Amino acid sequence: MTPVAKRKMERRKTFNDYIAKKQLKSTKQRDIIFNEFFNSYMGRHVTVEELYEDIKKNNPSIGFATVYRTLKLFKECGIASERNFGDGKARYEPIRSETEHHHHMICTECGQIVEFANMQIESCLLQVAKLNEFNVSNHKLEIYGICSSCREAQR
Amino acid sequence: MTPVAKRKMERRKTFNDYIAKKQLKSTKQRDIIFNEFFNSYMGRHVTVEELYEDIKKNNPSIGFATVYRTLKLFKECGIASERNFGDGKARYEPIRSETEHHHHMICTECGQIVEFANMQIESCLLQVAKLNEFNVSNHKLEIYGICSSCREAQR
DNA sequence: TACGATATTGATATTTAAAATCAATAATAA
DNA sequence: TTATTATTGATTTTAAATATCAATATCGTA
Repeated sequence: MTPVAKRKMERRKTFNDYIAKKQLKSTKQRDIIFNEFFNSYMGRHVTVEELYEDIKKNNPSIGFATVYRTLKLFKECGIASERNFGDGKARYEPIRSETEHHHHMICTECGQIVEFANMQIESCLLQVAKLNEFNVSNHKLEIYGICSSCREAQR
Repeated sequence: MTPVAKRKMERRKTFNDYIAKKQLKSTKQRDIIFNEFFNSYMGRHVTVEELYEDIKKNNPSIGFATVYRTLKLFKECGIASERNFGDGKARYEPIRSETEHHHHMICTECGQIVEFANMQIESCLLQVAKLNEFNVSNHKLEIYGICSSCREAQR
């Protein structure tokens, strides 16, 4: 089994386990949203509105509130993360691996988002937390600036 | 002159220069808000609402919109920064020094905010940006977790 | 399989922070 | 002092997040 396929199964299991633990129910809608989100939005950062519009194409009867609530569920059980890049809209992103924590570099001109990971930053960060006796549950790093193509365009 | 007093003057100058450059006007209200914000909220993270309520005590005639707009002005001219810790409310914080970039560690239990600065993280970060040909204008790092006293309390 | 308890759904309403509007007023330059 | 232009404060508008609720779907159990 490829690592991607394995991860896919794990994600599904995490979700199913969470549903069982919290005594929730599995529904057609949750499956549809799960599949669309994790098949089409790997490595992307989608707003509730965008995902809703996308899903509506093939499933016109699905409501906005359901998409909204399901994305929150994904976040709660740890298979998606919520991001906020300062435009007032929450964005959701599938978590690809449990270990690799990545961050974002956002071009304030064109909105392009570049992801990056950096082991050194991660370890500095944990060290800082340890010093302050914090138990880290999450962290986010965002760099805002102008990308090279926007710099070109400005000239 | 103490470094703090010096910084105070610089901040005022930056603000005055910005007003001149943009052909804005200096007003009583802006002065009141400036003084309250930079005298009472050093090292803190205040919401518009909080600052408004505070200022109203001595200046009942000042409007919310003015406080809101003035904090945006401070941000625009680079003497304050806007933060968002995920509770849906923007917070403003006086910038203490132009060089020292600090970050935040937020306890998700009690809301306590610990500030920290780390040179190593800063330099890693610039390196990453350089690699991707990004011109950095700003960056933020937030660590979410549980502080030691909340951990104690849980037991 | 049918039943009953309980969670979910989708439409809609409510809440909230951010931003826009605008007439009255204040600041500035000539 | 006057004319011009920006600001103020009250209010409204916008838009995202969240809450509400009747109808419906899920699921364990008989």
